[in-house]
Amino acid sequence: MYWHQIAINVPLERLFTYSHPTVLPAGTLVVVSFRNRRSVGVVWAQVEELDFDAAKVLPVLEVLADVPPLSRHWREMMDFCSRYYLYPLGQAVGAALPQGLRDKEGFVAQETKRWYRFNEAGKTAVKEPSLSHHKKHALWQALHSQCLSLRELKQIHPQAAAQLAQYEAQGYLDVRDTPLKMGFATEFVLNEAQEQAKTAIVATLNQFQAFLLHGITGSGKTEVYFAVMAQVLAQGQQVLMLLPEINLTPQLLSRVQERFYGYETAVLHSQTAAGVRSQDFVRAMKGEVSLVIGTRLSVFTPMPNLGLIVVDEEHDGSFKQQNELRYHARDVALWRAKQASCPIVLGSATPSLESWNNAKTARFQLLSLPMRANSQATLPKVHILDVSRLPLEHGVSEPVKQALLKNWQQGGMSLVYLNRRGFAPVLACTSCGHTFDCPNCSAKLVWHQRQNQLRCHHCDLRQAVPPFCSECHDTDLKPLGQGTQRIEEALQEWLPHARIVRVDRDSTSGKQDWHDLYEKIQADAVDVLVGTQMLAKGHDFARLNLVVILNADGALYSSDFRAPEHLFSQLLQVSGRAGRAETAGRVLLQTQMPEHPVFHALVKQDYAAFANQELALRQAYQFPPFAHMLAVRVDAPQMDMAQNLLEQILENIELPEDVSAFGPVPMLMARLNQRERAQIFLQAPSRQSLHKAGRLFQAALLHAMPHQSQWRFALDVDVQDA
DNA sequence: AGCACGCCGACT
DNA sequence: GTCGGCGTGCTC
Repeated sequence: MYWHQIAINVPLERLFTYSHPTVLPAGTLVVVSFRNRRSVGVVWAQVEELDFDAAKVLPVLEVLADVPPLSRHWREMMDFCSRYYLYPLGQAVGAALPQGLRDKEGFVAQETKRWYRFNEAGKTAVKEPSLSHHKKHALWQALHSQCLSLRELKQIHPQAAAQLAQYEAQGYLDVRDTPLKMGFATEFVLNEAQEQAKTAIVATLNQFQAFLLHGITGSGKTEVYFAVMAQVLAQGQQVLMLLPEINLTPQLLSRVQERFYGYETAVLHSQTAAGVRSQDFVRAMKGEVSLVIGTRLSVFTPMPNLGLIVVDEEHDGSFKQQNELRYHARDVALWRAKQASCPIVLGSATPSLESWNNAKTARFQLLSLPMRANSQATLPKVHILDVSRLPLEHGVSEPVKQALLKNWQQGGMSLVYLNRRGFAPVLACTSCGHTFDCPNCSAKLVWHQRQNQLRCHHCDLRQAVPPFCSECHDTDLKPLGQGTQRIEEALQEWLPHARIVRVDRDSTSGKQDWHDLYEKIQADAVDVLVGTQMLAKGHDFARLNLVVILNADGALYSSDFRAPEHLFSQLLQVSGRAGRAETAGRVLLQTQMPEHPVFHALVKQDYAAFANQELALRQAYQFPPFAHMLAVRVDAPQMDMAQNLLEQILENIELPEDVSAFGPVPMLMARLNQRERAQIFLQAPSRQSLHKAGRLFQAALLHAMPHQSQWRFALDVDVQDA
């Protein structure tokens, strides 16, 4: 009997020991009995000695023989994630494995892939099926022209498997275990900047180097990725491409499949069926898949022959997981590239300030695509509209109303963009525009409707809402940016004959809704689009020539130090929606703070100017990337309980000297699922100190809260929304 | 996380 | 006398 330490998906830091008559290699997936329940675990190590009663050791119930052991590289990655994100190893492994492997032990290995086409006998003997059986006919045709895999053939005809078996039995098929076709569609001709970027990356193949590919919207970043990917694939290596959730469009996927036809591709995202995901995971692990494309989760796909990682839109928030293992796929990808000794390309029009700083300090190599690939296309003209002295109706000023009306009359298409990101309700005087600052911090006070209080989310100052404005003594105080829900109705009233469509989570939840909307826009059946972030990305609408941005200011009152960064990114992207191809677009931004540097940089469409200035601020306040940050969160039925617990722990532990703590403060979304949440931010110049502090908190929280109590806690390393 | 063990209040 | 509340502790 041999002892094996096994990682099991339970919220405990320890591994558990099980016995097996033969030695199981580390990485083997097994089924064990834990607490009288069957659960899947991963063998982590073998041990010679036990530190507890040998009689308690249970046997491994089953070895999942269909799945090869997870490699040492993969296990090292999970060890890193567990340590770095302060999350139990077994649970980290649970979060990284596809559902089908994690809890269903009913994983069925797919038979090794084969490719089919008619041989000479088949071509002559099989008669052309009647055209009325159009699927059967299409299959027949496909077998004539190309060598396709079962998966591809099933897409043509769902019953392909049965038909193939018949043909094969008759000896009409040419079956092979490698695809016949391997290659790339016609090379795209790169412009000079693209070519330079490609050359720089290709020069570092087979060694670790991080690149930041900074390319303005429409500058053709994708073509650079593709050119490098082609080289790596041609070397017989694997490529991992990470995309934000919204960017996993069928358009991009079909582009990839067209470009790299013949290379096995696995597409992994939240909508991929669990079974398929497990199959792809295993196929990638065996090296049967050359290209893995997917959302953050796919960063955990084992790839024995990894030669390149691409992270597109690297600034995107969806790369950070916000529950369970709170990993950042971009950062894990960087670690992975280092481990695999391969280049990694991070691409964005508005890089995260972390990456921008890494480029400035030469940790990353900066590659720029400064021009739009289509040189005809001109940048949008951005106008800042000062509304601090103008009356607003449903948040809209008269000049904006006029601009929309005029554009509609001239047959243009408009986009009304409502920024909700980082939005916090701020009370403002309706007559003079005065807002309330925190006397202790540089933040605005946030209005809490339920308690009728003004609170600082930074230092937790609380005060009753004053009866009148301290500047002009007017009593009409209203929250900024409220009432935006009714904007569609208001617009319809002002433009009674215009065709107005609202796009948000409620109106456009399903895939089908998106598709319908897209068709409608293509068919010129929309005059005004009203919507939020969802509209910032995605496709170009040729007729769209006016973008109106309404409540950009809300984000600037946010206590989140990243709010300006996100705002700028959003604004730059949404203004890029205006005027593509030959027509220059116009952007009209309504603000009470026309002097704000974010808006100045936007007018110049100058990311670098914005980023450098924002980095200087971050440095002055010692915010990331100049310090590291971690959030300790506690939720409880009542806010006081959560805050008191954190307060108590903070008083009782001794933090390393260079760690500063802020809070406890209520979270921005303080109430969630009828529980109230508070958090403490820990901040330190060194990762080591921060992790030490995090572990201290973790231990204290585990000790302080009786397990079955009403408290929960979570640690969030490199927290995104402060 | 779950699930058992265990020690105190109101019930057929 | 017991049924069952959920505080405490353990899981190979």
